Amino acid sequence: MIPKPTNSWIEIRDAIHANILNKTYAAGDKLPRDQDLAQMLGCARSTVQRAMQDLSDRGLVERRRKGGTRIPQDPVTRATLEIPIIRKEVEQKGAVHGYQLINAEMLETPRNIMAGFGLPAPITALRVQALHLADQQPYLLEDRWINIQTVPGVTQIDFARENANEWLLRHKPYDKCDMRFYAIKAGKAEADLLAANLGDALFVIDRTTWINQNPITTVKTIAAPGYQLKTGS
Amino acid sequence: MIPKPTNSWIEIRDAIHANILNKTYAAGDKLPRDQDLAQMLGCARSTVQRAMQDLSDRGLVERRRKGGTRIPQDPVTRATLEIPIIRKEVEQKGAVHGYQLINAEMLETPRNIMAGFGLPAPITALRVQALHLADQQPYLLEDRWINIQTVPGVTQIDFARENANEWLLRHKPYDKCDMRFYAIKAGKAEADLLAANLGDALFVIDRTTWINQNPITTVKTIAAPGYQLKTGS
DNA sequence: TAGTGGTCTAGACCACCGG
DNA sequence: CGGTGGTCTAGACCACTAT
Repeated sequence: MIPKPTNSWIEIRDAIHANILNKTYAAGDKLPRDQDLAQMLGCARSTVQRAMQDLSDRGLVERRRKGGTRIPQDPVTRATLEIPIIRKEVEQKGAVHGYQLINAEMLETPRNIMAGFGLPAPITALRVQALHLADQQPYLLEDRWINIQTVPGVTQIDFARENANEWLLRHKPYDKCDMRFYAIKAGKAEADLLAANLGDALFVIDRTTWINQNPITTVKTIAAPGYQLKTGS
Repeated sequence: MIPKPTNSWIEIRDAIHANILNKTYAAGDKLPRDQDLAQMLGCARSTVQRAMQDLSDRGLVERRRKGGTRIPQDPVTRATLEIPIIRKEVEQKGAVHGYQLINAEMLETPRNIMAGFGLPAPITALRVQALHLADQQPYLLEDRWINIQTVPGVTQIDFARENANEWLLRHKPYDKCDMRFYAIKAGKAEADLLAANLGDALFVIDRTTWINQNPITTVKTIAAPGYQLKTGS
């Protein structure tokens, strides 16, 4: 009688992972079929499948029907970023969140916004500029364009009182989100609003969200000097 | 809801997702038990489980034993970044990758590197500084510290010929990786090496990798002006 | 076309945790 | 304690794709 070890998919995953780390399975190698691995490890095939799903999600193995499971030649580092509501981010640092509306008006979308939205011609959209504070200090500058065709009710909202970041996330869920990260030099406007010096290097996040292929909003968030974005794992 | 003819977990997931998007299930709401959902949708419980696993991974629902499945009050945006080998990144842009070693020497770790490695006292480590090129133009500046206790063989490598980024990823797999992203002003050294102007805003990625709790390497990569990091989804 | 991973099912038991 | 999600199993069929 074979002693039955506890076979959780995590143990199976770690066993396979260990064999990758110690080069038993090296880059380019093909692993045994799931069925054979299951027999070797004394578990069901679906347990191997569950373990492989995790390894595959992390980019540690590549799986193909008929092609089998292989160790990729060039490992890709995958990092998951969790970007909370700005108020929560501030509060998590133990600070008090504040919010100031700078400007809100209807405007024709300039070319770069049209491009982000994937529009062929300009439309009239709601532009909302606002400042987020942490303990009274400038924290994040938000320059947002909202598509009033996708979010018709938005024109009734008083963004002097309601935080646009939060209102949209709560009332307008999205099913697609593009993000990009880069650095800019602080111009006069950013320097004034963020209490930074002219020419300071600022961290920027551009984000565009969509629902059913329709653009909802595109926002450029410029962080005050010293801001760092970190991975959760 | 009438039982559907084909029940893939993706359809089940999308059905539930649709109910979240159209507010049938709103923030704070509790969803039916998996078993009930399975009966309502005419599939097995494990199919609902698979769908929920995906929704949970994306942060669209929160699941707790006994507590049931709920829609989180404050949605968190999750983004997955895929960071390939630098050479591949350059080649994917259709450019030719180049590499130049700037400096490699054994040094005592300064305080900030000790902190990144979680070391109480300084150690002697290998510092490698190198420049990556795209079509002969400066692309990325790499300032790396390698723990020679974790990677003993590394002292034999000629990093004038071997690219440190690639050599480590190929020969020293890791099981933990911390990353942070921020912006800096180009000093004289960075400006010279990256063909940037003094004071330009530069995008920086700090990365530290570990194996079995032992630090392998910590690297600061400074990108040339104009660099943007984008999400895959 | 045949081999391999992906999925679905039904049932059972376990682990966590709210009441 | 009991209810709920998490997992494991065994078997079947499907979908993709390498050969």
